[in-house]
Amino acid sequence: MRIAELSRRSGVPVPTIKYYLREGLLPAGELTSPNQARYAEVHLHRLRLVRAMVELGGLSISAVRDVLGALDDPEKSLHKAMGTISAAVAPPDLGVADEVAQQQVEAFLDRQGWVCRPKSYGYKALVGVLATAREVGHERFADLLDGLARAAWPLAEADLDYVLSAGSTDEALEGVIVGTVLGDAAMAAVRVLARRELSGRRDAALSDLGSNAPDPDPPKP
Amino acid sequence: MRIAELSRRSGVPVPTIKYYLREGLLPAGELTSPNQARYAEVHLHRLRLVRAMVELGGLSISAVRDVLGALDDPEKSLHKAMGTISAAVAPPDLGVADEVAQQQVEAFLDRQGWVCRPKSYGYKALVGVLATAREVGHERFADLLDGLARAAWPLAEADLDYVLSAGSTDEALEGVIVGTVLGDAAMAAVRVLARRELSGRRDAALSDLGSNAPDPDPPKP
DNA sequence: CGATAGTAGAAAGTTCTGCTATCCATTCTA
DNA sequence: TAGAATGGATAGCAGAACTTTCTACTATCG
Repeated sequence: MRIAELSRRSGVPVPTIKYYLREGLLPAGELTSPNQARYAEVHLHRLRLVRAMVELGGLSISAVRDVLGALDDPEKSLHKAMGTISAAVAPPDLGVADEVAQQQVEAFLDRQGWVCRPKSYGYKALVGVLATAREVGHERFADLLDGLARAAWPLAEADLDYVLSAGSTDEALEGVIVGTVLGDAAMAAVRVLARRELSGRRDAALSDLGSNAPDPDPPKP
Repeated sequence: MRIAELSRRSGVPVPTIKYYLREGLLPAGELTSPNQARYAEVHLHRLRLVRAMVELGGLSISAVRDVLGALDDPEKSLHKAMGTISAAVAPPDLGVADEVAQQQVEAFLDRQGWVCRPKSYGYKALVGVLATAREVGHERFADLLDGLARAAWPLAEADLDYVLSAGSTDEALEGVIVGTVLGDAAMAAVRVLARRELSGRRDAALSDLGSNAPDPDPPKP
C-alpha cells in the first residue's frame, strides 16, 4: 500500500506520517524506486499503536520512540521493556528528597513484603507522590497505599497472564505496552465510574456534606 | 508575606507566580499600596496545589483553572466538582463512535450493576480506550474490565471515606482533587511496583518467554 | 536622606513540541 | 503524455508554559 492508503486507513494525515517516519516512530517503507515506497500491514499496525500512545497515553514523541525502541530491541527482554515503558509513561522524575515520604514508601513496601530497588521508577514516582501529598497538607494520603496495593496485585496478575498468553515475543512486548498505556487509562476511567456510582448510592450522605453524618450503610455491588 | 517569600517557600520562581496570578490560578494578594501586595498562607497552599496538579497530574494551566473554578464555586457541589475534575484529568475526548466498544462498555456496566449516563466522562473515556484497544488488535482487552472494577470499587470507597471525613466543604473538595490527581499517580506507581514484584517472582516463566510454558505456581503475597 | 533592593503590572520574547506547508525532482497512472 | 502522487528536505506555524524586560513606584537599611 502507498502512503495515501496508509493515511486513509489510519486516519492520520500524510504529513504527520512523514513526520513520524522522520522521527523514527515508523520504519521506512520498502523502496521500490528512489521516490516510491510500499507499506505493509505492519506499518498500519505500528501507526495505530503510536497514535494510541500519543492520544490516549499522552506520551511525548520522544517517549514513544523510547518505548518502540524497547520493542525493536534485538535482545528483547520483557523486564527491560517493562522498565522502559514505565519510565516513559510516568511523569518526569520530580527529584524530591523527602525523608518522610521515603520512609512511608519503605514502610509500605515492608508491609506488602515487596522487594524493590530504591532506584526503580515506581519507587521514585511513589516517593514523589507522597512528598507532594505532604506538601499540600495530606499526610494521611499514605494511608490509602495499602488499599491501592490490594487493588493493584490482581491487576498485575491479570496483566502478566495477558502478556504471557501471547503467541510470540513481539506480541508479548506489545501486550506490555497496551497493558500499561491503555490499562492506566482504563483504570482511571473505571475509577471515575466507580466513584460516580458510589457517590450516587451515598447521595444522602453527600447532600449532607460537612455534617459528618454516619455512613448510611452503603450496599456493595 | 511578600512575593519573594512566597517564591522561596514554594520553590516557584517569582515570574511564574506572577504568571499564575495573571492566569487566575492564584487569587491576588491584598494590595497595601498600588504596587505592594501581601500574601497569606492560603496563597502558599493554593500555589502548592497548583504545582501538584501541573507537575504530578500533568494538567494544563487551563485544566487547573477549571478545577480551581469548581473549588471556588460559591454553590459548591461535590458531585459537580467531581465531574469537573474528572473531565480535567481525563485525556481530551477522542470522539470515537465505535459500536462494539460501546456495547462492551454497556455490557460491563450491566455486569457490575452500575447505572451511568452515556454522556459522563468516565463512560466516554472508557469507550475511547476500548475503541483504541480494538484498533490495535486487542479486543480481548475488554476482558480485563471486570478485574479493574473489582479493584476500583474499594478504592472508590476509601476515596469517598477520605473525602467525607473532611472537616469542611473546602477540605472535602480539595480531598476530591488530591484523591483524583494524586490517587491516579499513586495507583500508576503502585501498579508498576506490583508488576515488577510479580514478574520477579515469576522469573522462571519470564526467562522462558514465548514458549508458553505452564505457570510455575506463583506464590501470592 | 539617599542608595539599594523589591514590587505590581503590562508587554514582548523565548523555548519546546507537534505538527503543516512548500518545494523539487521523480514516478506512477490514466 | 498530462496530471496526480511520492519521497525527501527545509521551513513555517500555533499553542503552551513560562521568562525577560520595562516602568513607575515603594520599602528599607545605613
